[in-house]
Amino acid sequence: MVITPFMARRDQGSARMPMHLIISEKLRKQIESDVYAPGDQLPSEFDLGQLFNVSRTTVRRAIANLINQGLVETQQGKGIFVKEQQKISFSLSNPLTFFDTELKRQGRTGRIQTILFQRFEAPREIRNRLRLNAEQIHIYQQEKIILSDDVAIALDIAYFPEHIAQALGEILQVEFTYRALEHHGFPIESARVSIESRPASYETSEYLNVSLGAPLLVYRYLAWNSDSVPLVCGETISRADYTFYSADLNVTQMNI
Amino acid sequence: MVITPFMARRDQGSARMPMHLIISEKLRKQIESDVYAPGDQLPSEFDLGQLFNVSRTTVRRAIANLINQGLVETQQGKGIFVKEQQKISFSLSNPLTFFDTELKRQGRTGRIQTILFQRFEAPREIRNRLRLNAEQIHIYQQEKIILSDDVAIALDIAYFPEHIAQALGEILQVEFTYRALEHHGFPIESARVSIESRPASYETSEYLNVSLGAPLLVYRYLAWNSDSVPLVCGETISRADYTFYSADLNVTQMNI
DNA sequence: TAGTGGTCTAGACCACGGC
DNA sequence: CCGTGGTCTAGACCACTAC
Repeated sequence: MVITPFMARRDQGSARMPMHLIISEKLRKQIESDVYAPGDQLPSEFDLGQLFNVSRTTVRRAIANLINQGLVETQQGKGIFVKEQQKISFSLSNPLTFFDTELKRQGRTGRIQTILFQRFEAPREIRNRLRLNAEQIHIYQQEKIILSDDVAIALDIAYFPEHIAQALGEILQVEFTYRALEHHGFPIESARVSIESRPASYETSEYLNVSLGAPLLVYRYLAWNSDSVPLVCGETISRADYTFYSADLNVTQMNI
Repeated sequence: MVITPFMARRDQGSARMPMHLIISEKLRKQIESDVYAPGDQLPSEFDLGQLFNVSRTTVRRAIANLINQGLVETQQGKGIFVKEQQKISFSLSNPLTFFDTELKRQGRTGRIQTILFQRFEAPREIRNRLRLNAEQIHIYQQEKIILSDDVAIALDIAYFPEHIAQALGEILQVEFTYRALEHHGFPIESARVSIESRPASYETSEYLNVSLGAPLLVYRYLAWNSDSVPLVCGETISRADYTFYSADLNVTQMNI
């Protein structure tokens, strides 16, 4: 039987429903009720077109809906597959997250891969965040990819005052940021952090191997030592389909 | 001059770049360099097709890229417009977020609109989270929309043990959850929370008026009183283009 | 009525994976 | 080689907005 938009209207209140949505919703329900389990292959675009009596363009629109919802992924030449869902948790309660420790605790390997480490003139915004004085005109920027079980799950962009980057040197190339600071003479006393979500830009989507616009978690940080001297600021941009952050809050402590 | 995929290849290393990406990247750069300011209207799909010498389908694909990146929004019959960017912050340091207080502090109005309040048999997962005993078989579920300046920015789904929901009654219909508990005999002592990001499902996208797959922030919570009795659990699902969470961390305090 | 975006078709060619 | 998804075209009709 052919499903018409009119029939869909009966299903979903008075709003008219386009075919691509009818199809993606039908497939979504089948995925969520395990008709298609994680890892399973969906029928090909051609077969789905036959099944729902629509053109391939419309099928592709429906599949795009599912990709945007993070439910399936496509592999050229192979097919459409239901995604596995399992997120890695990072704790805010530590209070500073040692990414590698958390990964190991959850039975995964952790590794970083530096893709950029350069000295350059600090732009105004970074100068303010790191409270640089008039003589400190240069900073070091480091960009690194964080891999868990050899999958790129996050991209970290960090900015260090010149004297700190020079003191740590090579260590930053292989160590996670907080751990490198803690263990080499720059203990962290406090930090101001925020968490937001941003859709992947083209550049980020290439690094993390996700589709354009896929949800990413952004953990922004600014860390100080006990003399309130800023040690580092930056952001960790992680794949939202692989990561989340958790915390224990307590009313008796007024600051986290 | 016509832009060919080959020219794009020169621009972007050796990777071949499809026209829809070339177009969306070009527009993205123009948006980010304020050629098109927030609120501005982009050329129509027809004009963009002429401009880049491609079919309307390809233009639409490029626009879809920009929508997925949260950069523009479309209005049927009117045009394509650059989105305004300004996020509302919610603090984790309070340690419990009073949404209305935070909104007011940032010069916005806050209001809730209950869309569901029902008693029903607790499913296993909720039973475990709220640590219900054998006699407590029913719970109350509340779903409400949080509006800021009359825009729906979040959807909150909360589960209360029966005695608490009955004690609070009507208050929950108009008050924010934490505030209702605090001010009516159920002070919160601690909470376990997590933050993740999920793409909008069809249902959620309708409530929050976002496109299918748009990034959402999910704040999951479980709160206890001083006797470690669970008072409420649930999740606040907010539009990632409107909201973020922040916190101050301190090393001397071992728990947040 | 004219112009805009939203949906959909039928068909073409390409790139990749596996046989 | 065939089957898969990726890109792109030219054109149709509809729904909404503004004048």
